[in-house]
Amino acid sequence: MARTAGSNGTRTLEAIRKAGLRLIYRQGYEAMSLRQLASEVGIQVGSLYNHISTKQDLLFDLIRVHMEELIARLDRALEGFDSPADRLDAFIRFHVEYHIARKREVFISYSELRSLEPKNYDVIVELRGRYERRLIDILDEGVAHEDFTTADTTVAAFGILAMLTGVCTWFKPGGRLSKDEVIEVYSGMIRDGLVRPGAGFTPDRLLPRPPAGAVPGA
Amino acid sequence: MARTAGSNGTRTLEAIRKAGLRLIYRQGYEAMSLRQLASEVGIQVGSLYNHISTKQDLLFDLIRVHMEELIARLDRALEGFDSPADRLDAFIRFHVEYHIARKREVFISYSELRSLEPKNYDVIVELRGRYERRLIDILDEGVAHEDFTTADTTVAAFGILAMLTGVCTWFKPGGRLSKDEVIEVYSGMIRDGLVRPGAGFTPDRLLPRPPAGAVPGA
Amino acid sequence: MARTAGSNGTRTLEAIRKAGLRLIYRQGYEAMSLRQLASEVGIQVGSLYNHISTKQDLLFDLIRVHMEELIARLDRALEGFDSPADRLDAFIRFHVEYHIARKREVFISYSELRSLEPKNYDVIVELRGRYERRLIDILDEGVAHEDFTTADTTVAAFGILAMLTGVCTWFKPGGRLSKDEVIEVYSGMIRDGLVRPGAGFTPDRLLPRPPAGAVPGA
Amino acid sequence: MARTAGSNGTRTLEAIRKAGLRLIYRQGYEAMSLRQLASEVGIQVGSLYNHISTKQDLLFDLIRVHMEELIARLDRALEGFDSPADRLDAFIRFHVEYHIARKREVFISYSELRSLEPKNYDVIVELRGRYERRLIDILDEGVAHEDFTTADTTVAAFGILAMLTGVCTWFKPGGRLSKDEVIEVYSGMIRDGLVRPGAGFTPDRLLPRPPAGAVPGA
DNA sequence: AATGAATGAGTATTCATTCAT
DNA sequence: AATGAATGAATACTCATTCAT
Repeated sequence: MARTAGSNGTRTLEAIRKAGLRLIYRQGYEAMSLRQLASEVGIQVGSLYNHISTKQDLLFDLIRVHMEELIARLDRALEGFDSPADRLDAFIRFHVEYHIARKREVFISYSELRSLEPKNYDVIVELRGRYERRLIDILDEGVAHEDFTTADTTVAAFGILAMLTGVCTWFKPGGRLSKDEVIEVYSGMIRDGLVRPGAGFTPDRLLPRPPAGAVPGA
Repeated sequence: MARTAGSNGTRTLEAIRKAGLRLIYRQGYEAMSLRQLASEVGIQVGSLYNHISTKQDLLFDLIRVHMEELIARLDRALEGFDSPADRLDAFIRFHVEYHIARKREVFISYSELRSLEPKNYDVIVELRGRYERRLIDILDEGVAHEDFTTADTTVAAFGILAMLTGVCTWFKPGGRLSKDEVIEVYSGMIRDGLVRPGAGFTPDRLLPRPPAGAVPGA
Repeated sequence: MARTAGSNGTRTLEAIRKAGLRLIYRQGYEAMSLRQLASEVGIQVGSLYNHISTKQDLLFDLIRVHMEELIARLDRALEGFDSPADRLDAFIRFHVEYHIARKREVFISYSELRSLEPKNYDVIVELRGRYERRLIDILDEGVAHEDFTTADTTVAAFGILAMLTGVCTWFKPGGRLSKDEVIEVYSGMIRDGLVRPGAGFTPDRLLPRPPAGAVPGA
Repeated sequence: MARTAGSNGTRTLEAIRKAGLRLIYRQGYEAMSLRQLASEVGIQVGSLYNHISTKQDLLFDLIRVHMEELIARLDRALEGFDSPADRLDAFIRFHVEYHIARKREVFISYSELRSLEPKNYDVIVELRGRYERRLIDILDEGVAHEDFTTADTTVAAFGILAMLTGVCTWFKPGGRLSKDEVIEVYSGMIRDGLVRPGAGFTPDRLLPRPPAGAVPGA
């Protein structure tokens, strides 16, 4: 007899994915044991294998599904915004909101990359590249329209992504700043930088250099 | 009596730390076995314990020494710079250079925080806070002098740190961009943002919002 | 659902307990390795942990079950005997027979007390006290009835227990004396002592004392 | 230069023996590590081997020296007592006093017999037999003189030894009974038994038997 | 006589995975 | 779909002993 959706089996798998996500987030993939996972789900360790094929596959699945959804939802979030500036703003808002809402998926997608077997690693890195590409394209377009200015859109994109992604390591809902305020701070920085127009740096000044010995081996 | 400096013992410990750093960086703390470590060093597993007390202690020691040196060298790197703008620039340069030069120490200091036992974790987080404080202070000073403008210096500092630290995950010496060029791109972004003066965003516009359903649970 | 009684699991546990008892008796708890235990049982070392939780727990379980059975069976053995003299005799007979029949459990219950973790140690000592109490009560009753005479029933009880328990260290079935003969010798000694009535000691003589230096530090 | 007696070396060996005795008494031979021993003595583990040849040898030495001294002192303690009754009394007093004064040596001499290698084991068992022989001889003499009455002097001797030796497991100086009171209780029991003359047992009665099932396998 | 470093075999315990029931 | 038991390899760590210094 065919199982109806929401059958025990489907529900158990969902419970495994959920508990697995939580445990990997909290302890790391290597440090999570399947015994622990099974006990969180409330089944015996052998029963896990009715739902997953290996521990590695569970990790891969969690990350892959997350990456695919990330991309799909980004595309939806960018719909209807045409100018590079608006698209950048939409990207920033989406990225931050998504990374706050799904902080665990996001975190393990970064931190457990090295726990992926080479074949799986490659798949995820390709997906990540696709996501990054969306931002780089926005920046390239902006530079082409002379809306943005940067010496290197790829490096700039990496910088923006790192900055925004960092949010999910420290943001606490109900904390000092609301989500929207955080987005506002970051949007402002990315758009206009820190320096008040007219103040601060002279455009062509030499960059200050650290004294000898500050940086090891430098 | 005391062994001469550079005795076998000292050299062995150094070899253990070096190999440990490499292995933890490559595979993660949990995934590195002491068998592996010993074999890399060229001694028996039991001999490790003449030099370290536990695996956890090796990790803690690697991170702690790194954090202390990071702070000490930052202070040296900031010496002689007085204006907030110069100090920010010096910070950016130092941070990037140090994070490129010591990418492995840096990486494990972030990624293996969760592998630290609570007591050790607290020590490192306190040190990290001290380092972050240096940057927040610079931003606060800059805002006080009306050189910088941001709604929240702490959030801005976290953003800057995340952006700069990201460098060590992708920078390859001899790659498309030199270290100095990367620093230049990041300094530019942090100072002036991406948007060309006059172009782009209207100051008071409403931020664009993603369509319903783009962000899960939002 | 539940495995049938006598399933593989139950049988394996029994085999573990039996082999564990034999090995601890022969070599001591510390000297018995789980490798050895597993190999005696005919399973892999890891499989032990499907049946016991730790090595310590196996020891504790063996001793605790023994002590509980010892007490329960003593109570059955004393049933129907009312006079202190008969009860003492019944105690002696029971103790010797049980200690011969279960010499291994008895031995490890004494010799491995110090291998028990404090919490487990306390449990066993409490049980042991309950058993000793049975004998002290008999002696107290006997003294109250003026059947027995001793300056201290607790010390006398300890003396009797030590004497009887010693049997299991040297008694060999099929040896020079039968079990019943041993019981007869000990019953006689405990009842009437060694000295022939009329012979030997004068009641009020001074006890002889060892010459100075015989006992160290005395 | 020849070492004077009481040189550092001799003193260190004494410290090792003393600490070893204490540790083996407290934890057992198997459970005592040479690292622990060295640390108690205040030297490095390697240095132990300037004084002892192996861990086993330390144990053997502690037990052997104790046994030899036990016998020598017993002989001194029996000097001057001629009648079996006086010799028995002198034996009891000596044994109890010595076992209280040297409880640690006594204890490990029993409990660590099984940790001795066969060759060493044989030596100690031979010495023990020599000590036991002293008591058996006293009893035999007493029976020959018709001062004592027992069905088996060897079994009686084992019983007496077990009873007296038990003292060192529970006697605490300063406790409820003084050493002399304990000796008095035991001497009384061994001489005259528990039963008041005239009371209690009828000489020829059948011994009571436990109900079926009280003793396992009996 | 003492040290510090090494060895190699050992410890209890945990692991992911398999499989008959 | 779940269980309980098994496997075999791995884990961090400890051990008694050796030895050049």
